[in-house]
Amino acid sequence: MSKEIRVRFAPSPTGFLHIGGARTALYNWAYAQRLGGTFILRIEDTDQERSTPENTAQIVSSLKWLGLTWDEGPEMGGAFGPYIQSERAPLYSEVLEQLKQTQKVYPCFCTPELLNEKREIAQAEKRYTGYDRSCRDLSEAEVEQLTLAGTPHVWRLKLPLERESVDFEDAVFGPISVPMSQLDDFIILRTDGTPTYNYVVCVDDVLMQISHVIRGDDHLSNTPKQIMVYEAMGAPLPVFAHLSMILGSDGKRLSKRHGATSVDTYEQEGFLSDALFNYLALLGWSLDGQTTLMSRELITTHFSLDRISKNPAVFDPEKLAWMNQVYLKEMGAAAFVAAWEPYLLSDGLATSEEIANRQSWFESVYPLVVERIHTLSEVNEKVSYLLSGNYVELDEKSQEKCLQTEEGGRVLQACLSLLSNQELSWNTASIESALRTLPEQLGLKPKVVFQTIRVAISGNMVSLPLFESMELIGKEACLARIERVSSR
RNA sequence: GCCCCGUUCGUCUAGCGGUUUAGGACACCGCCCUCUCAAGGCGGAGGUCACGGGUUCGAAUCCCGUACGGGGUACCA
Repeated sequence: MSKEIRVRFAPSPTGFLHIGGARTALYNWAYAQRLGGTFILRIEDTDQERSTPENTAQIVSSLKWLGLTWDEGPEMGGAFGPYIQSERAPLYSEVLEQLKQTQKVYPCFCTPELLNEKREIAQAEKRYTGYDRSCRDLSEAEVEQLTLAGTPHVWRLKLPLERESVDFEDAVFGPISVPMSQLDDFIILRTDGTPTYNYVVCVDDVLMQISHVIRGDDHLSNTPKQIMVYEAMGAPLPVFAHLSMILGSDGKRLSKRHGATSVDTYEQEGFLSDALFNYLALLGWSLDGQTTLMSRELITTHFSLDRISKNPAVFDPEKLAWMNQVYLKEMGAAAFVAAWEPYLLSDGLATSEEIANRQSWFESVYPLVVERIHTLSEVNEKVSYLLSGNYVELDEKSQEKCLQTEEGGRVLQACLSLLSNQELSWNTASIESALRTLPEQLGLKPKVVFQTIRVAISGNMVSLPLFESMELIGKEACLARIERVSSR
């Protein structure tokens, strides 16, 4: 009988969804998909200072954009709610009561000042700096007296002293062993009555019956402590799988100075969900060491914890950009125009109505531009000259080099008379065959001829393919553009 | 300080003792194509598998140590 697979992603809503968090969520999601398990979203908002509902909404929206949908979570609910930590306080107290009854915890009346003092001494003497358990053996009478006197106190977990070490098998890192001498009776309830992280995360995972804890490796070192909580609760251990960090190009933790770190920024910059998904899946996991382009389908049918890498991975924006272009080239014209539309609107290059009315025109831009861009946000600057009517802004350097020359003038004149021909049907093939006669006619190299026309049409020495551009711009506008520059 | 973890081309990785002259992808270089830029095709360079010891007939692969990096060691999460 295989146990039910239940995994969770538990972000703190202290900011947008980070690339690292997205990958953690993705691995959890993929694992659940693969095994037909349940994926749970839990919001860890116990840090009331920095947590905001706006951030939660933002994280939710980024997860959805990436296609990482959950089966249980805030709003939608589920059988193990609530799914927002700040609403779970009664559960933490309930579990604590049980731990008190089973004598797994004890109150500690040491002041923070005293604790600090002891720690400093231990440090100076190079001894273990953990709590010395001085309150562990207080008699019932002493406890009662201190409590009645209203002495502030915390609650600590009573670790089994007879034990030698805490051992567990991490699904990614393999066997991990930490000597018991390195663990202390850590605090699970603060003086102010709030529970600590290492305690609540366990309570949540136990009560939500999480079978696999897949999370960042910054939690690896705390896992032994958490195992102590599981054991105190008499709960079975989940499988732990820790994921190493994602780093910036300098080998330091990925941060703002490495560029965009939040999923929502990538969305805005015009990365495709499928591309980011593919890239993130590959950042620390591999199918076979050969395959780099993988559909969600492929990933979810093959994802496994044992192929996750232990090494921290450097995030490479260039590879992501390459991958995004691959996906752009695969998406097709109609999907492209739909994805491009928001950018057209925000730059005021077109209205929704124009796009709808000239759908096929916009779609025919797709094959021209797609192999020259890596993100959707780069499209407009490449195509704006196609949408500027009779006028085109001229790049100074291009103008100087291609238009303000003796050859340039001749090319433009010849071109103008050729294109003015009423017989010429205005399409790429006809325009091309007509203009192809020019180099020989003028005794100039093709490159010189076409670069001149290109600058007249597009305003720049670099543009989308010339003849296709001319067809899309239209005869009238093209003639107007050439006339304008040749009459200078 | 102490504890835990990691270390294969610049980067992501394959590799689980012999099939490896260490494979693939991005980036890089060259050639072809070509109206520019791209895209594409073909080819190339790039790794003494962090270092030092072992174990073994044989090690990137197993063991020990060192160095470097990361994490933990909080009444942070």
